[in-house]
Amino acid sequence: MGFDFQFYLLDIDSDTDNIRIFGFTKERRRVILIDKNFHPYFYILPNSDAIVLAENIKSFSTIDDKGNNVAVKDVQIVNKKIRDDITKLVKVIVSKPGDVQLLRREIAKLPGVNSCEEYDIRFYRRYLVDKGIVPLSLCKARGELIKQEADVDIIELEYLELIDSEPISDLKIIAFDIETLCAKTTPNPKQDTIILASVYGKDLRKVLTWKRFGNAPNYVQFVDGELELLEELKKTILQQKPDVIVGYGSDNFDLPFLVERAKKYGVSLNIGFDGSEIDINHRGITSAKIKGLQHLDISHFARNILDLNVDRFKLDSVAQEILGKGKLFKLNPEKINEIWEVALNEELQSLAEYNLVDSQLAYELCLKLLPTQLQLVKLIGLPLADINRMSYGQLVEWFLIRNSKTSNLMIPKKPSSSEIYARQLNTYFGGFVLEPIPGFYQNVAVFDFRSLYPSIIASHNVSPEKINCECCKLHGGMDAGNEVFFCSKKQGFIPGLVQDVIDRRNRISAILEQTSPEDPAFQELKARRYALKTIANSTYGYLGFPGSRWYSLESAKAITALGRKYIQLVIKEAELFGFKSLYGDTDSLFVLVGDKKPEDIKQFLGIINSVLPKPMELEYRDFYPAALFIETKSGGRGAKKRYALLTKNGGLILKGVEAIRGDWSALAKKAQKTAIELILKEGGPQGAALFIKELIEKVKIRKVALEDLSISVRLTKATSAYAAKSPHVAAAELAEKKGYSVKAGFAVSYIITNGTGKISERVKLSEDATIEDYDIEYYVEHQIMRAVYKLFEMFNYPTEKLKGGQTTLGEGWN
DNA sequence: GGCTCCCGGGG
DNA sequence: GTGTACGGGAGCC
Repeated sequence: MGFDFQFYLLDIDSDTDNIRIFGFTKERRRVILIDKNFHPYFYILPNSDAIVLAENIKSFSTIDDKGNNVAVKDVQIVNKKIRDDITKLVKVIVSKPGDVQLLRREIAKLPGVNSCEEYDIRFYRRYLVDKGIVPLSLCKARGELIKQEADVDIIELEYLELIDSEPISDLKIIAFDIETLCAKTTPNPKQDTIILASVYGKDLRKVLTWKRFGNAPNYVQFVDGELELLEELKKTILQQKPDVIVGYGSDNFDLPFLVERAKKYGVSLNIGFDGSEIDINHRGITSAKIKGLQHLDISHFARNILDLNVDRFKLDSVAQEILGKGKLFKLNPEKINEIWEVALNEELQSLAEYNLVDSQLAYELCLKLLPTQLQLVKLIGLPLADINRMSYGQLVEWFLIRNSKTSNLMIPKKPSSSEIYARQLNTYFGGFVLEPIPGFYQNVAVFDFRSLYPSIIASHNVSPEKINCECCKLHGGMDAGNEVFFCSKKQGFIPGLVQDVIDRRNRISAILEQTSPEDPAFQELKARRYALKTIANSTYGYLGFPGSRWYSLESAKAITALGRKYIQLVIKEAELFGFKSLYGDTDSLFVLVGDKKPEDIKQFLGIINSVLPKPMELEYRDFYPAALFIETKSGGRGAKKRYALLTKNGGLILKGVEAIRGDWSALAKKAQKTAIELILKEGGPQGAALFIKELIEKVKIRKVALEDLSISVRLTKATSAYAAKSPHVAAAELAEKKGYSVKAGFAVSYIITNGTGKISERVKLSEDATIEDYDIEYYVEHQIMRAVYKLFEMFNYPTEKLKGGQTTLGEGWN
């Protein structure tokens, strides 16, 4: 007879036979729970009598490639919903997770078998779904203590139940980072050495290093060599007993590197709960697991889920974007070697600090992102480390899998690679775009649909199993065009879930409106809303994603078709109401306000929303005093997704304008941005023209900052691999001659110098250039003018005048 | 144009 | 191991 206890599940896996749960009690005692009563299974869809087939399968056994007998453990007849039909299935229960693939392949050959189902669900995930357990949420359990160790109780589980679905947020987190020496190429653990390692936590700052230097800060701990560094790092982690270990790029770099170096010295990095080694998984996505706790490589979540305005997902830029601060300083890999060799006190000191700050950034990123990740854990029910590495599609997929249990729905299989390939050939239309007439406009209102695609899914019952149902054939379902309709009698699986997510999100929004940002609940509520939004907004994409289990081309097509229908309806109604439509894209419409009053706008929304099916809703997004729609490069037409807006409080919104990105000099970017801003604020080109004229004057008399002239480009390959010698390649060759290790990814910064001949023959590295070097004509013509001429052409302003006014055109312009 | 190959992050 | 990422950009023909 066991004892009752409560605990939080942190990690879960299976050994060859059983599920193992790693967690901690309310008193923070670590526990390992072994569940011997949960067996792997899959389903057989019969094409004849299920009872006869079940009897047949029950006695089935085969021999594996090691000569062992592998038998079916038990069978059951169960009813499950396949698409929309209750179907009799044979549930085949087997002894070990490893038996599933062999038995399903062999049983598939038996007569009377139509297909095998649900054999492609990882065992520990199956367990969580079937038991309804949510990681990090309080569970009650009963079990028998089978072994008590200093750090952990090992319990054989008899009973398990979730009692609170709110994940615990009080987790012990430590971040870590290593620095290594490296020869010319990327660091290689076979030859390169770890010289520093840092850990950072709530009350923890430590840098381990094996070259002594004076005036070391108190967080520095000297060790005798790399071996001792590894041992000390291991000791620190074991002492700290973290729930979460976080790094940046640690799946691919830090942990594999540590493991490889430890192997060289014969050191065992057995820091798992159960004394197991770090497990570097090279199948699929490389991930490093530390058994019993959660290793997070926060770069995955930054890349996959967060919508960040960065061009590369480096720790520095991601931290800058999320935390508003970056690395301590920019450090070339070559410099690390140099610092280590020369070994000046001051430089070693700053290297140690650099190393600590990297850990600190990973730690703070984790703290900042954890509330959202925990809400996704709650919603989807998979371990934190899994959620951290998932893409949108996987989040939706597992949200659906978790919820298929309550609907007794059979989980569709993952498509085969040939199926994925076939699906990829299908293309379909996306959102509707109303092209803008290029030009300057004043008093612009923007309407947009609140969650257009999720609200279409919910309102039109868009679900694969509800397409062209028998029950609505005569009396009409929800028409989606293309001879497709969706059932109007019974809510589908996906619309039901999406409607629920929308409702919950709306409720949280309402609460948030009443909550002050200083309220401790505020961030928590925002995280909840963000998690719900992420799932809702990804569902449309998931239905059209070729790798999806619930792939439905017809559903995806219907969603965009309905989206086009509704935005076009809004455009038509807006015109009827007396608005002039300027620009629309998928779910938004820009209109001229004209003589319309706020109450007219309200009335218009009322008219539209009274005809929209719930939960579809058009909202008044914002008002802009001025807007500029920019011409396409070829001219004549308004470019899609390229415009500038002036906000009520004088702010500037730039969308798709080329100078805000790409390989332009800061000079050109500033010129374009300021010109746009002046045009928007003044309603005409005069001020902007004056500004550009003055800027060009400054360029001509060399009164500009050298760094504004630098053009930075990142190499995509070695210089020798480029066929054409473009300026950045020429610049990279100069860097190579200076002894830089120039390879793919190298960022080269150069200016264009005086002289004649090709541009590529006139490059100079920014670091070698002086203010006398740059070519005035190039920076005026190819940087400033190229960035701004379209803006002036829109007003028929003679662009020649900007450069000194040697023109007779454009009388009246000054 | 397609099709294939390679890369990301890390030092 | 209830398996074999993924999406985009550049190079190649």
